[in-house]
This record gives sequence, structure tokens and C-alpha cells, in this order.
Amino acid sequence: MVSEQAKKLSASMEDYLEAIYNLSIQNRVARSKDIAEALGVSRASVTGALRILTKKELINYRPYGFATLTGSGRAVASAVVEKHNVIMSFFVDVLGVDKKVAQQAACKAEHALGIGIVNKLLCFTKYIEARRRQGDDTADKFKEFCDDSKKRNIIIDS
Amino acid sequence: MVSEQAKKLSASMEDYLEAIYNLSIQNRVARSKDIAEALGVSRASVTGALRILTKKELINYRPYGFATLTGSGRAVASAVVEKHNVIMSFFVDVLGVDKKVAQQAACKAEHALGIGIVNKLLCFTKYIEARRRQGDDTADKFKEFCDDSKKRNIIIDS
DNA sequence: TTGTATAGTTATCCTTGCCTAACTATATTA
DNA sequence: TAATATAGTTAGGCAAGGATAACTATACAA
Repeated sequence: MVSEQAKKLSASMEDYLEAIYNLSIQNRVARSKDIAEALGVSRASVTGALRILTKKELINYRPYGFATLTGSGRAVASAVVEKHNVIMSFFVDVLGVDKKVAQQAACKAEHALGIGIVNKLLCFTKYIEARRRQGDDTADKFKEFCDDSKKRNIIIDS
Repeated sequence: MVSEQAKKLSASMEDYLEAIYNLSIQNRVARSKDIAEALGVSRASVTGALRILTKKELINYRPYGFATLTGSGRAVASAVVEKHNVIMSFFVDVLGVDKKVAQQAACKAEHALGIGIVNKLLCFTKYIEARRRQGDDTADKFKEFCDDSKKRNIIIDS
């Protein structure tokens, strides 16, 4: 896992790795068709991506076989998945965003936010959780505050 | 401002609109060269973008003139800028992220987060602010919590 | 074991967004 | 007002990421 072929990965390639990671857990194996379905792209596009990821030594793959993550591929993929989960957790558990909406947003934001900010976000979510355990439910109070704001706006509007 | 040619705008085009918006405020007028500099692209790329934005009726522009936002262009641009500011404020004022880092991340995240989540984020930041005014400085306490976590990790590592 | 359905690949093309190089318009100043 | 610097445009090209259509492998059932 020493010197990668470095090269920052595109958001798109990260998505493919993430899908392979998730499918490997779900189905034991990542099939081209399922990757295509998971990402909403054509099978042909998946073939192209697998070739690229193979060249970068992030997956093991040979035509008509199935894809498995290499060591470094797994490292990249799990970092992306971890980012996704941190963002997701903040949206849902702290902000109280609907899960489906949060899911979609997290898929995009995971490529936009650097590790530094994601770590802070993780820490923040943990902090809110710690406070909750001590009887101060920030998320809950925020929800009330948020609902009140909305009400006030409606009153102003009418 | 009735029926736009709808069409969701690409992140890239939103960036151009945002730059035009900011430059219009800063310099009274948005010049091609300054847009190029602000976005770190070539002047030729700006010309192309201006043509596209003109076709979409988001800016008024004719070759060798300068760009001004139309009504709908201004609406889109200010929505993007507003998103940017909300995200920025959350990163800096709540998470305590360094301004330059926050700035860069906000530039990307503004395209990734929908209006629903951004509104929640705005409300959350306001809530934290309201709490602070009542003597409960969440951001500050979080900073301590965060620093403590780091220390604990260092101790574990050694 | 053979035929057929399905999965996967290849070839080709499109769009977006950027670039460089060369050209043209504008503005400045001597 | 003519020369020159600068701003802006055009032409042409490239890479990424996607699509469709047509072909090939594989797997499974008869």
C-alpha cells in the first residue's frame, strides 16, 4: 500500500469503487449488471470504468469475470463510504433530514468535502450525541426551533 | 420570470453566474478577464460560457461588451451565493473550520446540496447562534470536545 | 450437448468543459 | 491619429463520462 499511482480519483471513479464495495458486502460479489443498476448507468459504461480501475490497480478484474477490490482499492472505497456515512449521520441525526433526501445529498457531498471537514463533522455529530446522553437533546430542540421559524414565516406571509 | 427554459444548470455554469454576480458587486461590471481569473480558467472558456448563458437568457451579453445578469440570471446567481454563504457560515461559525478551507469546500458543496438541506443548515446555524446569545456557546464547547478527542487519540497512539 | 436467454464487451458517437494558438477588436498613449 | 498593448474571440483539439447498437461469452434447461 506504499506508493500509489497517486492521481486523485474522479468523483465518478469513486462512485464505481463505492458501488463495488457495497455490492461485495451485499452479494459477496460485484457484478457488472448490478453496478450499472446501482449507479444508474449503462453496462457499457461500467465495462469502461472497470478497465480504468483495473489499470489503476484499484480492482482485480478480467473480462467476463467479477470485480474485487485490491488493498488500495479497498482503502479508497472505504474512505468514501466512511465519508458518506458521516455526512449521512449528520444530516439525519442532527439536522433531521429525510433519509432519502439525505442519501442523495450525501452521494454528492462525499466528493465535495475534504477529510478535514468530514472529520470535524464526525466529531460534531459525536459531540451532539454525547450531549444527548447527558440529557441535552440538541437535535430535538433544534427541530422545535426550526418548526417555530417556519410558523413565524407563515404568519408573516399571511 | 415566468417559464424559464427550465433545464437544470450545470455546476460549471452556476460557477460562472456566481462569478459574474460577485464581480458585478465588486467592480460594478463583470469583465471576461476577471471572470477567467476568478474561476481559474482561460479567457476562451469564459467566452464559451458567456455564449451559453446568453442563449439561456441568464445574462445580457454581446461580444466585446460586458455581462450583466438578467432577472432570472440574478435569481439563480443569488440562490447559489446564498447557498455558499450558508454553508460557509456553518463550517466557520459552528464547526470552526479554517476560512480558506471552508471557502474551497463551500464552492463545491454549494452544487451538491439541495435547497431543503441548505435551509435546514441555515436554521441550524441560527439556532446555535440563538443558544449562544442565551449563554450556551455550542461552537466553543464543541471545540473543546474536539480538541479533547484529538488528545485522547494521541495518547492512545503513543 | 445444444440452444437460448442473459451478461458483458466493443465500436462508435455525443456532450461538457476545458485548453492553446492565432486572430480581431478596443483602448491607451505618444 | 497611429502604434501598440491588452482584452476578447474563433478555430480546433483533447479527455472524461456517458449512451446505443451490435456482437460475443457464459450459464442453464431441455
